[in-house]
Amino acid sequence: MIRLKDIAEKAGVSVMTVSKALRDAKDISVKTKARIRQLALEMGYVPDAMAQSLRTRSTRLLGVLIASSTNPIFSRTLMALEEWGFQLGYEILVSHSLNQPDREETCIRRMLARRVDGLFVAPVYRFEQTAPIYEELKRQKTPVVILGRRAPFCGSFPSVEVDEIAASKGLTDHLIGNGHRRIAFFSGPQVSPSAQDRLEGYKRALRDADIEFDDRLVYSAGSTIDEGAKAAAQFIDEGCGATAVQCVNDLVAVGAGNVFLSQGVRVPDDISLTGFGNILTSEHYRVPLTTARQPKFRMGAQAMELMQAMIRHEQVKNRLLSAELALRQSSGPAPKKA
Amino acid sequence: MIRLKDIAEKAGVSVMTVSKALRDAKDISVKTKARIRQLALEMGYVPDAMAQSLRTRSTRLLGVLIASSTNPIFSRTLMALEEWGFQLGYEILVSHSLNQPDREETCIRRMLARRVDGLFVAPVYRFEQTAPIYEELKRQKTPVVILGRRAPFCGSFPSVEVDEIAASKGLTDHLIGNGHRRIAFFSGPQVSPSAQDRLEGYKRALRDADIEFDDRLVYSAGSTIDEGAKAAAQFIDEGCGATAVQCVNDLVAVGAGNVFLSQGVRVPDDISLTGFGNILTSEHYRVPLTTARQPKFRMGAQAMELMQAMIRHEQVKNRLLSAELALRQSSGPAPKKA
DNA sequence: GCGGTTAACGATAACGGTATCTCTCAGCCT
DNA sequence: AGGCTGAGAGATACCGTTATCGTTAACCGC
Repeated sequence: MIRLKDIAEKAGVSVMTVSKALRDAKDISVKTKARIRQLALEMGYVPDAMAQSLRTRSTRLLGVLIASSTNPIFSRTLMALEEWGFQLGYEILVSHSLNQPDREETCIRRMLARRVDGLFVAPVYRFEQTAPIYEELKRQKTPVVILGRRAPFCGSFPSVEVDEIAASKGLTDHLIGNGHRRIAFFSGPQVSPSAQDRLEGYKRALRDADIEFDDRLVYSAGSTIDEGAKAAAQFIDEGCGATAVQCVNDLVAVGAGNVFLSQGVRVPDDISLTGFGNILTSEHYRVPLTTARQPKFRMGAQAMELMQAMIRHEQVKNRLLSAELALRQSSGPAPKKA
Repeated sequence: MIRLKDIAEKAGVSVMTVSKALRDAKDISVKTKARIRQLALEMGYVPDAMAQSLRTRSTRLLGVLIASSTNPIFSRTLMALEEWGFQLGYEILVSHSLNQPDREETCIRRMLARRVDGLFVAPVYRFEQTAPIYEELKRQKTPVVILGRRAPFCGSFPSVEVDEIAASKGLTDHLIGNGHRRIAFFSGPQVSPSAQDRLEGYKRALRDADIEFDDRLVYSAGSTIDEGAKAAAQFIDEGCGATAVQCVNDLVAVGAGNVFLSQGVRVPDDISLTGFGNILTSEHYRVPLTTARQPKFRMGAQAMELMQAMIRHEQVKNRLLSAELALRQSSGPAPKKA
């Protein structure tokens, strides 16, 4: 591997001169710069980013910590972050927390050891009001941007969130507008503020429409296809008389839809079904799914903007993005009473 | 940020002693080690990975260069790589080539500047027999593992490939076994060896079944939903009499399926349809899609195995994984002749 | 009491760059 | 001629670690 020293020797100048020439410093003559650059090119010099970082105390490295890159929501956001980072000359270090708190902690610690210039975190949600690793992060000066909903333990960091209460309420409004009065909700993990927001949006829509909230219509699903399927089985079993099912996310809706269709429950003729997130699958699902679009790419862009501002030590404000609805065939008018 | 020096001062020992104590060197007494470790913990010492790398000439950083993390195939592989890397104490630097050769080059160069310990590359395919950046990589000693099909320009690197000829032939065999004789093929980019393999598998199956290959049945699609839709429109327009359509990948099949269904062409009653890759969407597509499973997770695991061997300077052999078929409802018996 | 071991720790110099200050002259003014 | 100026290059130290070798003192056997 070629070092500055090698170029310096060959050019008969000092290392410092080479360093400055390659970085286009203004106290090096145009002629010398040209000569040295030519030489560096010929010798195939590649500067050592590690050494540069060590001295300049800036790594141009950004950490991204997400639950899983197979989750379509995260993969879009990761893509956006990498894209903007690339433009700005940053590189991206990814880690997967797999939604495990201790793994998250390990990952964060490793990134701090790498001296990343900033850290994007999609937090692993916990019920606790505080989390030691986040306290530690706060003591550090490393800029942190929370991707998604903040929870108490990470409330003091800036974040980019989606107004999921509004979006979820929009979906419920849509169902109510279609004449549905008994609407079931397949809810997500208690621990996820985002899942709770979606439930909250649903409740608010009911309230606005003077429909009494009935907690027997709330089925605890989770966040996967399998969990959605289980909830649907229970739903059919109980025969609660709902004409619509609003799911906490698209995967749950897909799982539920599969069970409905296989049991001869027609969607949307017998049951209207909605998801949340608008993953690729929902558009092309057996019955294209009504859902809310997560502005994933915009989220990444906004997060990067926040990060840049933080790196420049500017004051930053949280961003709240709105999600629009994607009305598709899985939702329709409520069936006439039998 | 706490440095070794700070701990050394507080403990009244030399920096070297602290360094060795924390790394559990054998020429430091147990008592001293305990004392220093305790102190380091209290002070919240986090070693500087940059400085360590600089000195030890090992970064424990692995680069992953893929076209896009939103592509489900890549996101699974990335996940597998990160998972194994995590276990082995490596961190992952991701970049997106977006299938653009010059972007790929920039990304590779940046990773080399970071002195990654190894590089996983899903190449951007080109028709050229050589590519300067790959020549450069070869001159370097940095271990490189090719993810997926090798092309001439990257033929000298070890790789993990899927036997797509066999898998594709399997799909065609399946269609032939169902009585289809005129089978169309929606083909992918000429430049992609992998797409060409899939076409080749199709051809071989025809040959084995003594069906003459008819290039009027090969429609140039591409690799996206939109391109699949366009090909399907043309296919219907031409009325070539095929009873099955084998697509180069799942997205193309989804696009084609959408057009078929919207034009009243029933799947599989009128036309059998197959994809390739088994992305999440295909299982839950309007008509669940017959396809070939890409062993994405295994691919990541195998790639990491290769990488480890290369880092240890062992001789490595390419890995060839087989893909199994996922037979679903989009394919069925050929319709009786009208 | 002396050479020889060995356990425990330290001094020094890297690793490959860059920040910062200093030095050297040519060119110009007075 | 002497002094000043500034362009262009170099000297030095440092970023935070670790490789390598050296030092010290205790202990051992004879």
